[in-house]
Amino acid sequence: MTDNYPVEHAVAASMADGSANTGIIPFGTGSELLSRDRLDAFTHTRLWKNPCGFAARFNYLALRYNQPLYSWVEQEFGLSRVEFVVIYSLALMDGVTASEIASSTAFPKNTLSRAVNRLAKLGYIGRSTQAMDRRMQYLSLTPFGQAIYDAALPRFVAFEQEMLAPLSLVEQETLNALMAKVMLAMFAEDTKDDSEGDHERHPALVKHGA
Amino acid sequence: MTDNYPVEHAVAASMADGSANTGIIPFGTGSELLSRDRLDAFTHTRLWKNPCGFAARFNYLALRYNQPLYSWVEQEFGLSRVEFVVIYSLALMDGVTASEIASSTAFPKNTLSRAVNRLAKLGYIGRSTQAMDRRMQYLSLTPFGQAIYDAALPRFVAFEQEMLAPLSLVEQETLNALMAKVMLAMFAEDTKDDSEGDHERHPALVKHGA
DNA sequence: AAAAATTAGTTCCACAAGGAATTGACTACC
DNA sequence: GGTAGTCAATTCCTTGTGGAACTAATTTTT
Repeated sequence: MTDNYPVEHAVAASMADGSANTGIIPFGTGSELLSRDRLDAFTHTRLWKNPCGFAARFNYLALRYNQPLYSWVEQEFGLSRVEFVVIYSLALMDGVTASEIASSTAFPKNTLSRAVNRLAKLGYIGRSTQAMDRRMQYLSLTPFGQAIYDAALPRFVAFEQEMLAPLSLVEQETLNALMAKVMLAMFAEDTKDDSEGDHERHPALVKHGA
Repeated sequence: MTDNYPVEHAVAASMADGSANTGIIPFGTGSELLSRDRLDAFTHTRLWKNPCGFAARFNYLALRYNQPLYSWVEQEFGLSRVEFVVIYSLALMDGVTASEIASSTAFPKNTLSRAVNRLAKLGYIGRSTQAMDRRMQYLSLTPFGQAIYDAALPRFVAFEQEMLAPLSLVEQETLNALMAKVMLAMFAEDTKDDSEGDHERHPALVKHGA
């Protein structure tokens, strides 16, 4: 299924000699490879001939999903990615605080502080502190903020569906279930690690690394 | 399977009234929700009660994979993410050029230029131009660069396997196949769009957005 | 064959990101 | 019940990012 790509194999074969150290590259002797082909060949190698191919692939998926959507948000609403993430988060769960969004999404909290300030100044969100703990401020969407979410959401949903369209509904469910299985194991790992936690970074992150 | 999470439901239920506009949040009346529970509840909502849940989930996976690994690379080798991506790319396919990496990975080309310059200065990569087209410089790993890759790769592979460990081999294959199906459709879309291309951004990107 | 357009890489510059220290509010300890 | 430790949010400041303009090499157009 992934082998309908003769160009890349030719390239790989043509580089199987010791050209790496000499700096002499066996390209260009003939111009049989256009630059577009070279690019495709490299992308193909990155995604399919990669010892961490799985990681490369879902990175690629995430990139291909986010990049167009967030650049559209930027143009359409003048909001940065973090800023829109705040709006989106509040639409999902009203009353969440800045540091909760920070911890959950791994944006640094000062970045979030700026985003929250700007959104509040623009009138898209409101803050409210409560007597019980006056440190944290519960955020909520104003009607203006809600309107932005309402205007943006359809495109996000449509794009996701467009991406998943090549899969049948059963396949989509399978994909979701498998990803869920991976993620639930991650969560289990997280809570297990808490008993011996040392680091002081994002609670939702790190854990495995260093 | 995803419903063993009573806290989140309680939260959602307690916010089903019109508190968004008033700014009054129904928390804090009792302290039954610890902040950790709130965070987990929000993360849970983000991932499972999200109209773009699939996107949210693979974004989360990508984040959870990249963040620890690249911060380890930073500490261990003093290389930024882009810089390591260059090394990794050359290990995968020697002789690739800076702009090919840029197009394929969606890093801006000036960022890549800087990364390449630094790596060359550090002696990790070599450049070579060819008479045929003296604009582009073919990059290749030096033994030092290769050594870094060799030192880093096992951790990347191990971490990927650790992540996939909760799945059986068959499940891993299924997951890969489904993701492959999605991505191949993307590629097909890309080449199809070329016949009417207008935009001038990364050729491997955009397309769907704006 | 000269002029216009395209492409690889670099440089410039304004701005945003994020680490680290700070303030204000709360909690735990002894 | 006072002091040390923690936590949410902000501010400071350095660095890196990435858009845009630029140079040099090559291709295409007419």
